[in-house]
Order: sequence, then structure tokens, then C-alpha cells
Amino acid sequence: MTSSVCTRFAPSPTGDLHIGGVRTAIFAWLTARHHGGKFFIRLEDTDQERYMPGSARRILETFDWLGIQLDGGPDHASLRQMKTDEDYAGALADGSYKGISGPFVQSQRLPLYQQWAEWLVEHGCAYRANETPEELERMRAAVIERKEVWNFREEMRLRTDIDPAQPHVIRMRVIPRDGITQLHDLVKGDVAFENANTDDAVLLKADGYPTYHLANVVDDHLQEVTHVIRGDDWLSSAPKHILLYRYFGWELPQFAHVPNVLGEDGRKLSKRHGATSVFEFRDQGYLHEAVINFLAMLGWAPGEGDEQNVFTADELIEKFSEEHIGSSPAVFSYSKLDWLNGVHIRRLPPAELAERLLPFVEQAGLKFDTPEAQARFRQAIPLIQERIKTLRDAAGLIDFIFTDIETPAKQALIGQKMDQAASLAALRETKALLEQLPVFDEAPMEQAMRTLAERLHLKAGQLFTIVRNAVTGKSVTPPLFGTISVMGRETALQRLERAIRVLSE
RNA sequence: GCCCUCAUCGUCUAGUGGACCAGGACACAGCCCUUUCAAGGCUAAAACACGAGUUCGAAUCUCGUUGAGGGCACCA
Repeated sequence: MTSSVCTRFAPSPTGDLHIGGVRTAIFAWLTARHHGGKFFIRLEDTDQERYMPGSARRILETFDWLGIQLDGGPDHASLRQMKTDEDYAGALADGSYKGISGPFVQSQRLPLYQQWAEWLVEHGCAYRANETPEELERMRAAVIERKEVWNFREEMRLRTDIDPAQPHVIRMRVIPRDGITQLHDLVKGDVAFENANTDDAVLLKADGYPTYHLANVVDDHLQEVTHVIRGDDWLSSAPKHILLYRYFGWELPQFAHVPNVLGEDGRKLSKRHGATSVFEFRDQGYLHEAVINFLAMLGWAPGEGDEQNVFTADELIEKFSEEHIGSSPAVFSYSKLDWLNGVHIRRLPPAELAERLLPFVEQAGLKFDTPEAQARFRQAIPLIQERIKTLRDAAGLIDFIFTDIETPAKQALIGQKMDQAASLAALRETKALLEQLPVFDEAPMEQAMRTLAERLHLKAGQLFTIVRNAVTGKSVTPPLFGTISVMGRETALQRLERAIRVLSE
């Protein structure tokens, strides 16, 4: 048994991280942390055609935002200092971090793959071939025509006298041909594959780059990965990897093939279901705490009768267990994410919430250019904290405090079961009351207003509703008196005066 | 077509042969609280895909059926 757990997340640099990929990463990270082990990322950029510049940066930024610390890779502090795409890419191309051997970009490790591919050839576990893609296509078509199973085998080679100096590929031999290759998967259990169904896959491409099969095995071994946690679309090729470990004589890691994330229609989650990139969630005002919590519970539950739903990252680390990852695909529920986001927002200290809210409310057009406006913004936080589901929701709840409102229509200023005259009188009394209120705070204001309602023989709701409309221009707002208090006496009186004028006509 | 995987309320799940006429959470509905909106509390409705076995007893084990997902590249 290995002494220390090490897991990795190995994305291809083809764009922003998909939320499903992030979930896999979270499972890998939690596995490592739960066992006090290490976690790193490795860029699988062996397909030159699909490479997207800037991916290293996007991926590193994702983990930075999530608050997931990498052991193999730059830490949060150094990430913050980086400026250009090259800085980020360079950080991953670096030698090693915390004892995990880099580089963490496969294109920087080419000699390793070439060396081990040659090793396999020398030891009879692989061979050279040089059929062109067109030739292979023709062979495949012919086989399928005969309704036979297409599986490349050594004896199918068109040419056997291959000059190692000329372009060619290296393919693995499947040994033994008629055996069975089994694996014990942490989430799928025991799975068996007939070797007859495993083809002589290309390990090293003609361009000198490895395929995934070779690269992941070589890297995972060299980087001492103990738990290979990846999407279950890899399950079918797992026997190839097992065979390779066996050929090399390397100890097998544990495997955990985690199921896909589905959209609400039961299909694989994609753009048409809504947001899929982590950054979209971030930009829509989701907290990283909520995203981690939600994703972790998508396909995992603490089990053993534990019915906890809301977790901090530390709680997840403590309770996580890779054996409890569910084996069936899970549907991504936006409404549950919304709920969890609200929960985590409510858990934030108000000052912290204000901090996170700032970019969002500014983006919505609210400006706090004076210290006084900033103070008002901070005071408004407790009023909205339990009313927002995403950081984006805040602006719409408090905009009227910071920007002018349209004077409400007469209709909105006449109370339930009240006539115009009574409403007018009520607003005048309110204005007088607010003018004289010694301390412009929520509690004394509410008390005074309740007394006023009584004196006018009005129900509190009747009075408050028209005052709300007059002062905020809205019928739905955060608690009235707290809001008025934050807004300040001057603004409130002005707006009341305008409303009074409307009713006086 | 072949191979692999999966199958409990609408959704995420608990459940590993008896404690389950199946528990929790989200969403939905109603009620309470209440100045609106939230938050909170309470209540309701809601599931073991189907069919055979094994067993005194099955959501749990076996087989089959159906459905869904994934793989079958010099992509990862």
C-alpha cells in the first residue's frame, strides 16, 4: 500500500473548464485532501490540433477562484502576480512542486513518452506500424463490410520492414490475445473486458506525440498518482491502461470512474442547458463555496444516515469518501444550486458579502464614489443578505437607494380601502414624523410609524405600503424602515414631498 | 452492430436481506410568522423501471427484458 495519496486532474487545454470536469476535479481534490495527500493538475496537450492558447491560464484561474490549492502547480499568491498567458503556461511547464515531478504539461514531457514507447518495443509489448490514415480507413471499411469487429492487429500491417528513422507509429500488443483484463473500480466495482475486444492502440503518434493511453500511464506512474479519478468515458479504455502498467511492471493505481453530469433533459450537459463553464457561474454571481458544495453533492452523499446537505469545503474534506461516489449519472439542477448559493450567501459575514457584491453592483451601474455612498452600501447589506440567491440579484434590490426614482403614479400612492384625501393626509403625517424623528434609525422609526398608523386608524400595512411606494418607487423592497434609514432623511423627505404633490393634484 | 456501465419521489440522494406501508434535501402546493419580498417553522403530495427466480422474508442477491449513458481515432 502506498504511503501517501496523490491525485490529479488532467484536462485538455481546449477551452474553459466544463462544470462536469470541475466536478471530477473536486472529487479528485477531495480524495487527496481527505487522506492528507497531494493534488495537482496536468495539462494534456498532446493533440496539437485542439490546443487553445490561454487555456493554462483559464484552468489555473478556475482553481484559484474555487479556492482549491494545488500541490503540483503555483500557489494562490503567485497566481495573483501573473499577468500574461505565458506566465501561467510557464508555471505549469516548471520542473516540480512539493515533490511532484513536473513539467505539468505533457508537450514538455515528450522524451519520456518516446523513451517508454521504445522500451515497450524492445520488450516485445509494442511494435512499429506505418499505415496511413487512408489505408486504415479502407481496412476498417472492409472489415465492417463483412460485419466483423474492427480491431487492429499486428498481422494486419501492410508493411513490416519499418525504418525507425522514418515516420511511423508505435502500437501496443495485447497480451494475451484471448485473456480477460479485469479492474476493480472504486465506483463501478469489478469490471472485466475480453482482450479480444481491445485493439492494438496507437501509443506514440507519427508526430512523436503520445496518445492519451501512453501518456496518462507514464505520467501517473512517474508522478506517483495513487488514485486515477476521471470521467467514466474512460472506463472502456481502462483495460489498455491496465495492460500497460503490467507490461511496465508498475504498481496499479486505484481507479475511480465517475459518471457524467447530465442536463435536465437527461442528455449530457451542454451549452444549450444553460451555463456550463465555471466562469459563467462565477460571472452570474455564484459563490465558489456553493459551486463546490453543489458539485460535490452531485453524485456523492455522506451516506451512513448522515443527512447533511450544506457543507463547507473543510467539512467536505472531512466527510468525503471516494467509495460513496454514486455510480449513476446525475442531472444538474440549477434550482438546487440557486438554493445552495442563497444558503452560502447567508453564511457570509456581511463585510465579506459587501466585498464580493461590489463588482456586481458596479457592473449593474451603481456607483459609490463618495465615502458616504460606500457606507450606505455597507449598511444595506444586512437588508438584502437573506433576499438574494446570486450576487447579481443585489443591485435590483437596492438601486433606488443610490439612484433617483421615478415619481410613482397616483394609483400607487392610494392605500387599500383608502381614498385620495386619506392617503395624502397619511403621507403628510409621515413626512412630518420623519422630519422630527430624533434618531433616524430603523427601530425608533418603525415604532413611531406604528403609532402613527394607529392614530390615523389605519392598519400598519395600509400605511406602510403607500410609504413604500412613495419612498422607493417599488411595491417590493427590503424591509421598509431599514431601507429608509439607509437612504437617509434628506432623500426620503424629498421623495415624500414629490408623492404628496402627486396626490395634491 | 459490438463492448462496457447505469436504473429509489420531477431532481440530488439515504438505503448493502428483516428496524422501510422506504428517510432527508431541492423544486412544487397549503398553513403559520409578517409592512411587501425574502428567510424561518409546520403540513401535504411525490419513488424502489418491468418480469422471473433465490429466500421464512428483497429496494437490497441472481437471471432476463426495457430504457438511458459511454466507448469502439495517429482526440482527449
